[in-house]
Amino acid sequence: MPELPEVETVANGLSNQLLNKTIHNVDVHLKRMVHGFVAPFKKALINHAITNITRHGKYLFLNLENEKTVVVHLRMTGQLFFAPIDREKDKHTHLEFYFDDLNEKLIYRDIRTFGRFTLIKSSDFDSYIADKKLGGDALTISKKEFAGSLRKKKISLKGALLDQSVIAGVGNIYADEILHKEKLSPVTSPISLSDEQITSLLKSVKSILKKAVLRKGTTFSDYVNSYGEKGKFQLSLKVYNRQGLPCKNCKTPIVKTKVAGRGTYICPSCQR
DNA sequence: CTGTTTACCTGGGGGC
DNA sequence: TGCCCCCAGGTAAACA
Repeated sequence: MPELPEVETVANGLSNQLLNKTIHNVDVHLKRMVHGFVAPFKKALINHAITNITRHGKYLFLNLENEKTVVVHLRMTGQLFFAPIDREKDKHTHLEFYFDDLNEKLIYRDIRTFGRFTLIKSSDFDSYIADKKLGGDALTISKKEFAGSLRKKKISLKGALLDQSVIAGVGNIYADEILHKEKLSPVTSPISLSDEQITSLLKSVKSILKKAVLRKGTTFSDYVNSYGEKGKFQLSLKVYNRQGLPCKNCKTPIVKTKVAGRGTYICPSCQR
């Protein structure tokens, strides 16, 4: 499932191939993947170049020369990757983008169709982030902002890490990995954390996400980067999806529970 | 206002 | 073989 490292990997791949390339056509096979009307969406894209590509949390921003920005969210099963121009679309291929001076097309494929493409004015970036109630990006958020919003939450620590208004970019897989590294129970109350614990927690958030970016993300079923390749961080996971297997610290079998409505993996010995 | 639950979707897996 | 049910989890909307 795409979280910050997966979206970052896609953004890097797209940047490598699309900067200053002009879109010459867009096929929208499934209209509801596009927020709002398709006609103005296509009109804003066609014959315009992509000037830069950025990311905030799990959102991807394709900025165009005409002061418009395409916001992409991959949600659960979205895939954005390059393929040969003559590749035939399958039933999960919902958008296709064609570019001048590029011998491949960009495909958006999404089995569960939760993803979304939204057109905004580039100048509305800040208000878009505010509307979505996104906190600071997990790789760059300050200790002060993180601690401030975390301590307001009267929910479980895992729930707070998953709350995009507290910190943007952490999802279910990395939340479990972060809590395991910090030896914290997912049901810890955020209010009970000491200043030192929050400092250490944020350090782990950033170090685990950065490590996952270096491994080009985590693939369980659907995630691929812009080259259609799977990630490699699943090989480095310490708890997620490892129920019954020995904890890599203490050999205690990993247990699967439910916290904040999500499947949650913990070492019952390390994470008290 | 905050926090909780449900809906959105499809495919895969278990039970029978 | 196939049907039924449940589960996966990011976000938005409905609800308490």
